[in-house]
Order: sequence, then structure tokens, then C-alpha cells
Amino acid sequence: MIDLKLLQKDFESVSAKLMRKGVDATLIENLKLKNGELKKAKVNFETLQALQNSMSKEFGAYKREGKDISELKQRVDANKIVIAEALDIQRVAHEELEAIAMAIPNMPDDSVPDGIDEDDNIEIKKVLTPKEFSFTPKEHWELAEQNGWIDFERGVKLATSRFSVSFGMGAKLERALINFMLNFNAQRGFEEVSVPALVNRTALEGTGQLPKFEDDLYKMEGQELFLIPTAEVPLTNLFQDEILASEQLPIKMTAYTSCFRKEAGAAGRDTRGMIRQHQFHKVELVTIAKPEQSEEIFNEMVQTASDILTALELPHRIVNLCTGDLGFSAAHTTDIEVWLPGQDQYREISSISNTRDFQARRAKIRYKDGKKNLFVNTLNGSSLAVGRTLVAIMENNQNEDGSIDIPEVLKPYLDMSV
RNA sequence: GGAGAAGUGGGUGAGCGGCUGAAACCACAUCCCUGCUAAGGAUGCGUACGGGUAACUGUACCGAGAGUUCGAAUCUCUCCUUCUCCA
Repeated sequence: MIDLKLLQKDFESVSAKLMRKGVDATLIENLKLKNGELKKAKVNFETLQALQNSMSKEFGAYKREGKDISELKQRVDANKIVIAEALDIQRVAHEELEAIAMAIPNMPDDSVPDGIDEDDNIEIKKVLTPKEFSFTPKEHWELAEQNGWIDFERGVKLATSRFSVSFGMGAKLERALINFMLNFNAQRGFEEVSVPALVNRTALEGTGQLPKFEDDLYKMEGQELFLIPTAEVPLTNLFQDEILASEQLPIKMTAYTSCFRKEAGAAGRDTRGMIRQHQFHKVELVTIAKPEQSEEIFNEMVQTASDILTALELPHRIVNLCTGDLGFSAAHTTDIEVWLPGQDQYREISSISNTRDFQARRAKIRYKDGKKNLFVNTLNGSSLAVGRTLVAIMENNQNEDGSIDIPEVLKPYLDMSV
């Protein structure tokens, strides 16, 4: 949620920032208007309520003293009707404001470059050089099938398209990657957490998936429960509606979960292989931090994800997302893209965002700074998407005969004898 | 699955439908006293959103929501959670 006070106080700059992210100018204008309306309605209601309260107090005194209450009761009853109307006006104003405000994305930082889509993202640096192949490298689905690691047809049989099944070394590699990543993150100070895969509406509103993106979520029938699209949701919402002690911060967490996405609107994209699945494994990083800590931790998170790829000897590049490619909740985002020789391009494998106080406002996560309660900053990032890492290993480590070399760092995690 | 009990501020725990935003104790903060391994005293101490330069002040919140009432932590209903007992 954007800061409505700031919007009121500094309308020009807030709306300019939101417009960079493509928010309609009239919508912002409307938000300001509604906010003013609500304020007025609130003052009006509270004034009436104060009158009612004081009359009610009098009422008690009258009774104790045995005075006649009929005249007072008349006034009180009359005021009651007026209050009901005022309350109604306030309620409507609040609902209208909420509906608009909850659907408005975060303001991008000034450092975020302008742009329309991923083509306008800015490459910051490349890490490791892709190796030259003496043959034409294959795409991962071909390698996966040839090695018997992944079965796409049987995934469809069990569920529907965009599901797959891993077998043997494919399955073991996934498990090894998860363990490797969790341990790696733990060494960088991120505490491992195990969280529910189902969350309620409040949690999803807190992190920004709802109300706007319900179409992309799997919802339980007859219940207000959703499968998580990312561990960011449960991890961040762990502290929903809490006021944390200053010394507790930063809280650095990592979690492995399955993630579930309907991929509405991605029809036709990456239909082959395991790049874009409805269910996928991901190891996530989430940090709850003080505002002054958040940029330093952001860089740590990017570095951690990048270092995992380096440890796996996977060439990748780090990219600063432009306004057009920025997610709903993010103030700024850095993507890590891994080199896929089979596809002959870099593909996203991690996305790290600082949402600043956007999610904290929605989820009401604050900390005590001396006397005052301030909103925390929340950060999230993949470290890493497991399936895509496996894809990268297959494509980068393939030999001409289709066999695949296992990265050294994973060998301790794999019992190679079975 | 059935039957009971309970959910109050950081913690423990009182609360008669109006004098309760809420006793008391602990914890915490500041100050005073005193020097000895501690104790005593004073004051302060919830959150959100408003109004005011400020002192201060208004509204709401006692698991959540709805209701009864001029007025509800206190009565009624629904839901959630926890505990105990039974199957």
C-alpha cells in the first residue's frame, strides 16, 4: 500500500512516480479525492459520536440522581439516527478508498530505469563466461528425456499440462540442489524456516498478490485458502500485525517450498520443458529490516544468489529491471539470469526485490524505534528456482553424447553409488 | 466426532451494563534514596486514525464479526483458537 499521507502531502511527486509505473493519472487523482472524502466523513462521524457518548454519560448521572430523562432520551434517539447515516457514509468512503488503494502498485525508486518490458532492463554485470561447445548444445527437455531424468507426458497424465515428474538422478539432483541452496543461505545468515503451503486471503493481501492477481492463484474449493505462489507470502506474513523490537532486526530467513501458479496470461510461452510449470520448487530468501538496513541486505541477497550459481559453475548475468518489468510490490528489483546454451540466451533464475514499506503497510509489520512505531522494509528473492537451476546444469554441463556432468559442489549431496 | 471451560494491555491476572482504556502485581523507563552484591520510594509506561505550535484532546480497539441498549470488556448469536473430559 502506498503512503496516503505522503500522497496527500506531496501529490505531485507521488503521482509522477506512480505514472512511471503506468498507473493511470485519473486513478491517482481519484485516490486523493477519496482519501479527502474519507477524512471528512470520519471527522463528521467522530464529532457526532462524541456528542452521543457525552449524552450517554449524562444519562447515567440523571438516573442516579433520579432526574427526568425523557427529554434527554429524545435528543439521544434523534442523534442516533444521524450517526447511523454518518457511519454509513464513512463506511462507503472507506471501502471505495480501500478498493482503489489496494490495487495500486508500489512506487518505483528513482534509480529504476524507465522502460516498457524486459528488453529495457539494464545489464549490470556478467559472471563467468559461457563455454564454447564443439557441437550444437541441446535444449534441456531433450537431455532430460534422453537421460530419463524428467518425464513430461506422465506429468500431464497425473495432472495437466505444465506438470512434470522427475526420476532417478533427476529427482535426486533436485533434492541435492534444495539442500545445497538452503545450507548455502544458512551460511550467509539466513535462518531456515518451514512454512505452510496454504495461506489465507489476508496473507496474500499483505504481500500484494491479492486483490489484483487472484486469477493466477490456485484456490481451495469452499475455503478462503490458496496455494502459495512463492514462499515470500508465508515468510513475510509471519510478522503480520506485529510490532517488532528494534534489536530483532534484521530478520533473515530462507525457506524451501513448492510454488503454485496458474500462469494465467502465459499461454503459449515456454510450453515445452520445465521453465514454466504450474508447480515448481523454489528456495526463497526473505528479510525483514529497518529502512536504513534494507539496501545493504538487498545487495547481500543478490550476492548470495549469484554466489550459488558461481559455486555451481553456471554463467549468469545480473540485470536491473526497468519500470515496465517491475512487479506490483517492488520498489526496485534485480534479476539474475542464467545462461542456457541450448536456448542460446540468458533466462531468469532469480528475482530479488526491495518492497521498502509497501508490504509492511499492507501487512502492518512495524518495529519500535525508541518511542515511535515505524514500518519495516521487506525484501524477497529467489535463491534459487530449483527447476531452472536443474535446466541450467543440464544445458551447461552436457557432453556431445548427451551425458551430463554433475557439479562438484553437489556431489557430497548425492550418493553416487546408488 | 460428542460434552464442558476459557480467550482482557509486554507477562500474570481483577473486572457490578454507566464512576473502566481498563485494578493489582511483575517486567520496562526515568528520577530520588542508599553504597554493597540487593532493597526501598516517586513518576511514567498499549495501538490505530483524527484535531491542535504545544499543553492537550476526539474516536475506535478487552480473540474476530454481528446484535440488544441512550450506554457493553460485562448481555445475546455466529465464527476462530486454546485447554479438559468422553468416544
